[in-house]
Amino acid sequence: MTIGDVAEALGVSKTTVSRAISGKGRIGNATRDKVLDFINQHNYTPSAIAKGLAQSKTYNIGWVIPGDYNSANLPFFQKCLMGIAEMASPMHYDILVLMVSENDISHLERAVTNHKVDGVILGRTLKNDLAVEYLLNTGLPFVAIGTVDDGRVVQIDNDHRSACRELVSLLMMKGIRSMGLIGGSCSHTVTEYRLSGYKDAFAAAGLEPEEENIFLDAEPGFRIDKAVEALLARKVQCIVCMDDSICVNALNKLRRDGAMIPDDIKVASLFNSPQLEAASPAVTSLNFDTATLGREACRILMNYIDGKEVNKRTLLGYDIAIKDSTK
Amino acid sequence: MTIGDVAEALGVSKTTVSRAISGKGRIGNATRDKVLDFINQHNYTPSAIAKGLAQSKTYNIGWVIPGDYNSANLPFFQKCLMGIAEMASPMHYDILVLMVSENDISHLERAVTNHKVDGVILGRTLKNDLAVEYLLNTGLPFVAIGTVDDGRVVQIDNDHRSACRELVSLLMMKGIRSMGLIGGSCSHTVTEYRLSGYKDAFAAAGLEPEEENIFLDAEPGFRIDKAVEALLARKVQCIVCMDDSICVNALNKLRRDGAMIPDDIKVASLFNSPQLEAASPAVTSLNFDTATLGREACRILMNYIDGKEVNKRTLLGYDIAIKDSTK
DNA sequence: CTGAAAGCGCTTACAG
DNA sequence: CTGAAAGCGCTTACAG
Repeated sequence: MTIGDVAEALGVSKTTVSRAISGKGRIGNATRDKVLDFINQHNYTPSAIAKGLAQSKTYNIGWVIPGDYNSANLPFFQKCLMGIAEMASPMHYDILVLMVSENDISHLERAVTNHKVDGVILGRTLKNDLAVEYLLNTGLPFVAIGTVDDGRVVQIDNDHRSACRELVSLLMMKGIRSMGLIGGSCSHTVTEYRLSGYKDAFAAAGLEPEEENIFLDAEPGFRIDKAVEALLARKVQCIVCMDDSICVNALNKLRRDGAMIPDDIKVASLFNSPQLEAASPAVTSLNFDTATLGREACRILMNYIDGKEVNKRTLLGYDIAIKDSTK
Repeated sequence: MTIGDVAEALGVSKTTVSRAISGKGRIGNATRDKVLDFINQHNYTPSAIAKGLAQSKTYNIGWVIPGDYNSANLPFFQKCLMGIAEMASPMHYDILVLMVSENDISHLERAVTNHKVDGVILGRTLKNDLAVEYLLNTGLPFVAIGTVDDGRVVQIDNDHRSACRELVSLLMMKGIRSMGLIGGSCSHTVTEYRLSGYKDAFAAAGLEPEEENIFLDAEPGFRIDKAVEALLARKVQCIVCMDDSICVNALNKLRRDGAMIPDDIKVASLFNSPQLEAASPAVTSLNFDTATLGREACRILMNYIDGKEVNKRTLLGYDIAIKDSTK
């Protein structure tokens, strides 16, 4: 059934039917109700695609995430997506998943050039981000989840730097001085901000972090194991992991090596996850409300698409959950 | 730039440009090359949405997953999605994520009635599945990942029943007789098949499983903890968990209770995940190739959409990884 | 308050 | 081998 069928059945014009549905333009109450009743009874729903063509809109937003299994599988992206969906659905937007890698954004490019999305949300940001660069060129509305050192990009992030500084400072107040840090890829901007926060805390205490205690680009598996071994050998009092995935990895390794937490060594994570809470002992970590992050990112994008003025930069909070792993 | 601009610039008709791009219809080689060269140089890309309207197609497929965080976050869905994307991309299809719950499929309904998808892949199947019922009524092509007791639905699944039977039989050959089983929601069809496999193994050994050792509908957290406690009290030799999420939960609980694996009690999982492999000790589990499952589901859907004949039922294999947790 | 008509950017019989 | 024209199912100035 098309809008034409409805118009014909009711003896009105397509224009009128369109107005009744969209609520735009002047239309008599009686006429509107007649149309609305009819389409409800015959449960007619307009074709989003035809509507899209007429309005040059798609009612889709692109959700860009890393396409490698280790990253895509992070709870972070799932939870973020749920927040986005929660915001997008009532606005009648759907979500197109676009998987990219650090050096291949063809999937994103195709969706954009084929006019399949009205806007894009970037799930994370990189140091030299092809996606950011590309989207900036197209002029398509997009918001980056993460921090980008470019005033032109609309971005939203949790305040990772302050959060890390605060957690590390807290650990220091417990008397911890030698603190290992295991972090992810240096090409991710968040890695940089977390590292800065860690250093900020040392600076605030008038101390200098030891470079030998810092392990970055620590991929899951072998490299994390090596980092843990090294830190164990250096007899650090605590290991701080940049995210939950690294932390789970480190916990497994510590367990295999027979290190007892928190007696032999303490552990903390700069990102939360249900798993870390359920671990035994539960792991001290920074907590971020990822669903809200997604929701807000989406809200901003919707406004952006609608041509409203949006804040270039939004910074969301955090809190710290002290658990037994740092007792 | 539109197809009209290209036509004008080249002094040919829109028809000709369309044919050069689509490869359909007769067209001279010289003309085709001229058009193709031009659009490459000016990197013109046709609007998928206009194309869609003309062809009554969207080049989108719907990917239906549970919308609650615990389920959506399962590595299974992520990996499946990666397989789907791998197959869909080269066919120029994009993926629309549709989150539903057991009693609310409105998101799916909207995408379908608004004509935003050409077909749908169901990420899992339930006992009385609203989505299956709904899609059957619409007549839209869809394939269910999972097992549905309805000859009309195109479905694909791993052979969970045989796999479970084989793993349990293997454990029995190691002399294990008292075997706990902790499983997920009874509304999921896979729970039923796994249970059947477990019972098959007992039957094959001429034994009867003890009902007191079977805990179903064990949600993460409290209920799994309770099940583990009960099984510990019953002094079973082994706990079999229906999936990786349950297993991680159970491992945490066992650890908290000071039970040593495999000496005090053995543990096995009916679904694999990297975490279970990295655990210490590594956990014996059934291994399924989830990416292939997604890829094949997508391949079938593409054929279905194209009007080709497709198998109603596809059954994929599995293998068994014996690790230290059952030594 | 309502409608005829043009337009969104493609595809595809049909005719030549 | 190529093109004019109708059509996909909507929206939206413009006119009344």
